[in-house]
Amino acid sequence: MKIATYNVNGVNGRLQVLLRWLEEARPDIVCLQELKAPQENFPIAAIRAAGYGAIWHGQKSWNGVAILARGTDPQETRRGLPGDPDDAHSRYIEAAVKGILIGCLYLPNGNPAPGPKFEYKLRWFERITAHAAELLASGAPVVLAGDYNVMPTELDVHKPERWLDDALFRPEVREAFRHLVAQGWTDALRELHPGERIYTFWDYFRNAYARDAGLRIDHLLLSPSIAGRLRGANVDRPVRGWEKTSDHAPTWIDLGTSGADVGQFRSRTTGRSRSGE
DNA sequence: ATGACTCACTACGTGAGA
Repeated sequence: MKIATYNVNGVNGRLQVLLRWLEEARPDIVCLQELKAPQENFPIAAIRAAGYGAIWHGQKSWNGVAILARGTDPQETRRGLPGDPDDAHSRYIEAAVKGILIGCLYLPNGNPAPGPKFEYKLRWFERITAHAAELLASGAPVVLAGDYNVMPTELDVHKPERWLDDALFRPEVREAFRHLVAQGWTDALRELHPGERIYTFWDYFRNAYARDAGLRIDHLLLSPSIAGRLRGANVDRPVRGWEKTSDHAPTWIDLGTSGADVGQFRSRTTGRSRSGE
């Protein structure tokens, strides 16, 4: 079971890239962010033709999130993050898919910091943390996947010293991410690749992808009830090199059928897990 | 310190992204 998160940076402008990646990587579940499309302009026909059911929450020009499921329709459980009825941004959608509760999130960027946008980011972090605690308390198998707009540690950023005052790396934001994870979540990529430099985003500027001047800001957090099924996790880096591509690359995990047979499954799935690169 | 790039929009500049 392959679950991916992908900030597409415009789902219509990026449709050919998205469809090619879906066909090559064949993820079972996909969380998309930055649709940059109003509700009625989501390319549902093309996504259905590719074999995926979908739910989405659009918004004109900015934001927008979606959950795709291969061969089935996600069963929506929530649209919008609780805690602020005045928040009009489309940044959270949640669904039950294939026995897993999937939260798809697009956390605010927060720049410039300090300022109202940074305050909004910190408040949004408090709200997702409160909601995440409720999800954990339910005991359900949960994956919280998306663009968190946070580099959790210095290992997750090409030149940490240049990002110290940035809203993606300021101490308050890293602390907020630590606080969230400390509830009991597993940062899947870091769990399987401790100490390794892994990026999920490369700026369009300054030839950043060719120089590998990236950031790790797209994350998949696993609840304890599903963390034992983690078999693989990685980034489909080559997608970032395609024509007309997003500045993010698809980031994914591979889950086994249960947590009881780790060794048996790891040896069987490793090759398949890496075939998408 | 700045800008480089890319997107969408009552567009031929602007705001936002990270």
